[in-house]
Amino acid sequence: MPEAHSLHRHARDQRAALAGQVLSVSSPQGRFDATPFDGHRLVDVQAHGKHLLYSFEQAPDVHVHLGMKGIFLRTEDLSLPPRAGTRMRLAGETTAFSLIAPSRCEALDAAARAELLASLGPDPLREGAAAREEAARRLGTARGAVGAAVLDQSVWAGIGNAWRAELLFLAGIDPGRRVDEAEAGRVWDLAVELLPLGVDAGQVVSDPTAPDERWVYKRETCRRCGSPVGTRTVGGRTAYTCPVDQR
DNA sequence: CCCTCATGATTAC
DNA sequence: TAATCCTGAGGGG
Repeated sequence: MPEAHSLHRHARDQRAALAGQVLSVSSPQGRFDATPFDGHRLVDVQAHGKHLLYSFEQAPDVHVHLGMKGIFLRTEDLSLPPRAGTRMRLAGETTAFSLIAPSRCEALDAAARAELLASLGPDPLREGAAAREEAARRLGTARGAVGAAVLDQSVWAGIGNAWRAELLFLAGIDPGRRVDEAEAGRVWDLAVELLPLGVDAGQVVSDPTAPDERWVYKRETCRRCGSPVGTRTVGGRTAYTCPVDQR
């Protein structure tokens, strides 16, 4: 489930399990050069939108992006051999994480790190309410459909297709139209409220009283009014909308 | 067993 | 807009 809440949760888990420790870093698959990091101390793991950045002592950063297919497997049994397709394995004193099928896993020097961060818009899980004005300006002035703009990581960092569907539903906004800055600010407020719940729950939470439910995402009918949920492509992804509750 | 699709993003056309 | 990456889940046969 690689939207922002998942990446922030991975960062939190891995920081708790590994930060401050000297790690054994390897690439059983062989497609990642682990030698600059093996035997180095992990200083921190941070999520920026959907990107993970690992900082090490005396080494560059590691940049991981899960794409749509990437997963982490966790084990407390350090003697367990990692599966052959593991791109990167991070092993600490008691815990190891195996990274499978990421879209990116690479060393990042300081300049590349700065370039990556500069390319990202505000992240509701990092800047939160403090970035409301900037977030509203970016989304409210974006050209084209709001449903495409909100997935653009240079506008807001971290929103994916599931959050798009649920946040725009809750805001009563059809993804195919534009929004002004006032509406954009209200969508940001919803993101700032709900994404942290998603970090804790490990899934998209769009109704705190029913964390396993969705309003429209991948549903046949609207959970609020029962209307048939419409699907169409917006911004290159399937958008799920209620024709009654979103205008 | 085979096929399709997916919570993503880049690249090429 | 389409192909690509090339895993995993789910459905049909």
